[in-house]
Amino acid sequence: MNDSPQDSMLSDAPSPEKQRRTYSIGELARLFEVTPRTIRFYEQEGLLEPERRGQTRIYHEKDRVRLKLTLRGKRLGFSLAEIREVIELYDAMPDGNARQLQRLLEILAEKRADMERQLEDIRLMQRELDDVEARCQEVLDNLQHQGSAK
Amino acid sequence: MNDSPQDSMLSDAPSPEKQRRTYSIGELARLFEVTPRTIRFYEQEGLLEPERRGQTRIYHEKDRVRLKLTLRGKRLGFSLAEIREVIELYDAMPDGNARQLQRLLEILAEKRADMERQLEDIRLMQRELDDVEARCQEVLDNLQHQGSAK
DNA sequence: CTAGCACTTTACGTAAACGTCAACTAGCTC
DNA sequence: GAGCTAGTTGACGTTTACGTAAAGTGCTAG
Repeated sequence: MNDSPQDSMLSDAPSPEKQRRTYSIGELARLFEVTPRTIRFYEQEGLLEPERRGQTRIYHEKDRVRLKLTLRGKRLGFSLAEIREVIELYDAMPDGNARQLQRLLEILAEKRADMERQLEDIRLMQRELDDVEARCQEVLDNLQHQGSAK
Repeated sequence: MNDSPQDSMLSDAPSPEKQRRTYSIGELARLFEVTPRTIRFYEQEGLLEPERRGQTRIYHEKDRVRLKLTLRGKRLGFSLAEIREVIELYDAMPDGNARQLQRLLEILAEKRADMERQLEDIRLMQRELDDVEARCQEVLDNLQHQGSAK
């Protein structure tokens, strides 16, 4: 149940003529198993900036990657606001002044620390699960013995 | 910034006279850096069942451990309802029938799968962070060179 | 031409997880 | 016994992340 479309990096690859594929809002929604409503909401929150052909939105690879990162960030417990901050700073990178870049590095360090904490939490939680499962099996085994002994 | 008080397992240790320490709601709140309101809310949601001395709540080790697990679960993105379900089933374990135990094992397997997915997400996110940081440093270095070359 | 579908905006609704405030009570302590 | 501190209940407010319903636009097939 991971993200289906795989590739990485917020940036556009340097290859001259990449897949110039575009997506409608419905396609994108199906791809990531979210509703169109969700995608529009993310745009409203500044996480996506799709092209407009007249009235309708047109999504490119960049938008798809952003959406993927957004959803992953969400699964990791980041708020949309946090995710937006990173994306905004990243977008401002090429002409970003040193102060902004420094800020971005700070945020990245924070996120990194979050990840470490989560890893530790997961390890601890896995141990709890091991323990509970062991006790559970134990009780089940006892029930088995009783059933067959009687 | 992990949980301060360390020990594990939902169960009471078999040692006859453990630390019979109790906590007021305020103490517990400070220990875990949450508000009393939060603790009362968790009780209302069936996650804690402190003793009552007249009007006031008295928390034992069991409650502290539950609170710790609850907070850890939260950090991992579980809802209070999910956490409660596990706790309830766990509490019903000793006299639990086989069906309930089976159900608990199922839930544990689910949680385990969640953990695996999260680990994968974290690995991917860490790679993204590595990449963004690298690009960031690159740009910073270029700024340095320009500054010194000019 | 119109029916149907995908898309659009606007606006109000909702669930989870608390925060905040008001109005108590109970135990010190000076 | 007045004041302080910590605890209590109850009720309403708030934020986040969407869901849902209403009313309209635009294209395509029959």
